[in-house]
Amino acid sequence: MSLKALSQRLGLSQTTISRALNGYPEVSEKTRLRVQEAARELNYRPNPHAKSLATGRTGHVGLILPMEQNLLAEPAFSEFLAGIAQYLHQAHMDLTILPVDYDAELAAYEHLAHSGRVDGIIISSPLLKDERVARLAQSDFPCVVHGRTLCDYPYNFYDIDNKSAFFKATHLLLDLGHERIGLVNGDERLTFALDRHAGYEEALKARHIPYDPLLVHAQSGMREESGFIAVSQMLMQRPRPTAFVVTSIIHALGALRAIRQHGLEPGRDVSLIAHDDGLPYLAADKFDPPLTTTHSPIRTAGYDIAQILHHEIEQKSKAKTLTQRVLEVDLVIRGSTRPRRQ
Amino acid sequence: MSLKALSQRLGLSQTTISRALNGYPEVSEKTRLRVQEAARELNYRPNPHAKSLATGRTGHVGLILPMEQNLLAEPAFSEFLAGIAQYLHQAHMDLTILPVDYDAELAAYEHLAHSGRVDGIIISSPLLKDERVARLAQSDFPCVVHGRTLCDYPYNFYDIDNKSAFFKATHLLLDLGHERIGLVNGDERLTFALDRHAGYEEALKARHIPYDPLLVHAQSGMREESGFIAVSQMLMQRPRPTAFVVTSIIHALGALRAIRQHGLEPGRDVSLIAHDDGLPYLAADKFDPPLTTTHSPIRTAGYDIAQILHHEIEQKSKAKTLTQRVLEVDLVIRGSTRPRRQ
DNA sequence: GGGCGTTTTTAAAGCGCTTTGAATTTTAGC
DNA sequence: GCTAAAATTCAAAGCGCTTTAAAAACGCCC
Repeated sequence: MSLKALSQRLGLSQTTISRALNGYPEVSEKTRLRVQEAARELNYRPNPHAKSLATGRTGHVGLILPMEQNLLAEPAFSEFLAGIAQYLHQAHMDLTILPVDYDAELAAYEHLAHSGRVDGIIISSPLLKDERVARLAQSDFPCVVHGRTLCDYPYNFYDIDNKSAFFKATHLLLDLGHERIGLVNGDERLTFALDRHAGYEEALKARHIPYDPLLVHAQSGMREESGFIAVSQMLMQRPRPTAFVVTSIIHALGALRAIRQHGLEPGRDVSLIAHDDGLPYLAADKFDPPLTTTHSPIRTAGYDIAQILHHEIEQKSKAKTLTQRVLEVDLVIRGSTRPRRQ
Repeated sequence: MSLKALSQRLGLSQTTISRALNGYPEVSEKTRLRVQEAARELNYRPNPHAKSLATGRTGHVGLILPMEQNLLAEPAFSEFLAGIAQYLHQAHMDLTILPVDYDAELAAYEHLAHSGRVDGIIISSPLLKDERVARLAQSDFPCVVHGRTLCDYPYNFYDIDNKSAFFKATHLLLDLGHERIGLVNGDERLTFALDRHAGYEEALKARHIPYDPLLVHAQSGMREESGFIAVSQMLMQRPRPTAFVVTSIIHALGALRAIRQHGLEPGRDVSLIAHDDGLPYLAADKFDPPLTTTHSPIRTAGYDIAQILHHEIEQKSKAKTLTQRVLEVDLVIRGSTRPRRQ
């Protein structure tokens, strides 16, 4: 059932049908109803390619997936995806995953934008100085970055305040009397990890506690085992660290395992704070002991970013807006943090 | 840079350019080279919508994502996705996530297929009697199901032998002398869970061990806490179960926590087998104790399914093939299973 | 060098929609 | 009842590609 067929059946021009269905005002209400009725009846669905060809719009949002990074293996990433999907669903759009080679020539990224496969792009996990982001974000193609880069040109981003989060976490531990505090961080080529590191370091500095590089492990890959190894190693030091800040709930699992394996009791002997992205299958409050966390549901981030991008797309032709949002992160205090035992 | 522009610049017809670029034989090698050269030079990229409109093909594969099911929150699902993306990447195709309402009218599903947004569809986590699958799979639209349904029409599917896997697991525990074996299963409205249940039950039957419904918990949602609760409850029974088979590595986390909280030592006092989808961030062999598992990397499933679908798409016009594959699952024996203590 | 079969190239007709600019009908004003 | 303005409707062009059917160029032979 094509427009043409429908128009013939109704004895109207294609123009009128098209307008009636797309809500243009220059169609009488009577005709519009008649057309809508018939369209439903005959199960007419406009061909999306024809539509795209004519309008240049696709109704698809693209998410760049650098294959080498294996982002989909990051548990938090699919929560992020879920948030995006959730928004797009209600906006009647689709999500297109664009697997690319991380170091494909820059032209490939630019082409991605202007190929018309998608109306807008979400960039996730940018590197510190991400030339790809630079190019894409500077072009006038709708584009939102999850996280930030170290670049100074204006671009749309959405990030949580990682620095402040880890500052707060470290600060809490210091308040509880801990002085040797281990940091189990993520891949420090990524901005979020650097920010967390900075927050940690700044909190120490504020209390004039010397920064000890031996107390910092930066792992790439969010694995239980990474947490286990990092914490195990640090627990072998003397004086022993009495508290840890770890970068994910998955790391926290490993951390707990390490702590127990050392014959220590988490909470009582060793305090622990984890960043919690809100993974539904690993609830921090259900841990034993319940975990103190810096908490920021990454699903919400996905949802919000999709929304921002959607607006950006709608605005495309109009005045260029700039959306830069940094979310404050909650510190949720539970049983895994206690005063240092003397 | 459009075909037209390119053709004018080269003094050739659009037809020739198109053919040269798409590898048709009716173009002299000399011309082809000249055209390819120019195309590269001028950075010509065919407009995908125009192409789709003309050919009816998109180079996109669709993955139906029933929103209510919240599949993306399942840790194994994103591994599955990763496998799909991996294959599609090297086949130069894109993955389009199609968020739908689970109980959208059937027409919506059919439309999805014939709308032309995608060349083929992957259906994941089908229900037992999934009318959607029935319709989609019966139509001649390229389509592969991950898992099976209880329907008797022919359709393409790819599944692991869940029944045999859980049969083996249970069998091993029986061999080790365990008789009261708990089963922590997934959502039994889904086929994979039913199959696992059947395997468990059959193994018991083969040994004439009576089936006790109190030893079976079927949870929807793959959560650490589900595993914890199920195992905790069962451990309160007397006589106490001495072994568990659980449906995921996430459940295993909860199971371990429950076992320890009961003052028991996993492996020594209580044996445990988990199904392992191969989540990279939770490696079964790194558990304490290392977990005995039924192991089948779900990423591979995604990869294979994408490949099957790809072939299906290529074959579309030709003879209809039917691909039905059921993968055998390995039983990997590690430290969490030991002979029952008297 | 004309004729014939190949090889190579081309013009033009779609694919199914949107949108411009013109034509038609309706309404309102006097 | 007539006219100008407003409200509707329409025909046709265009989006950028593929593909069919026809034309042109080429190579070979006698």
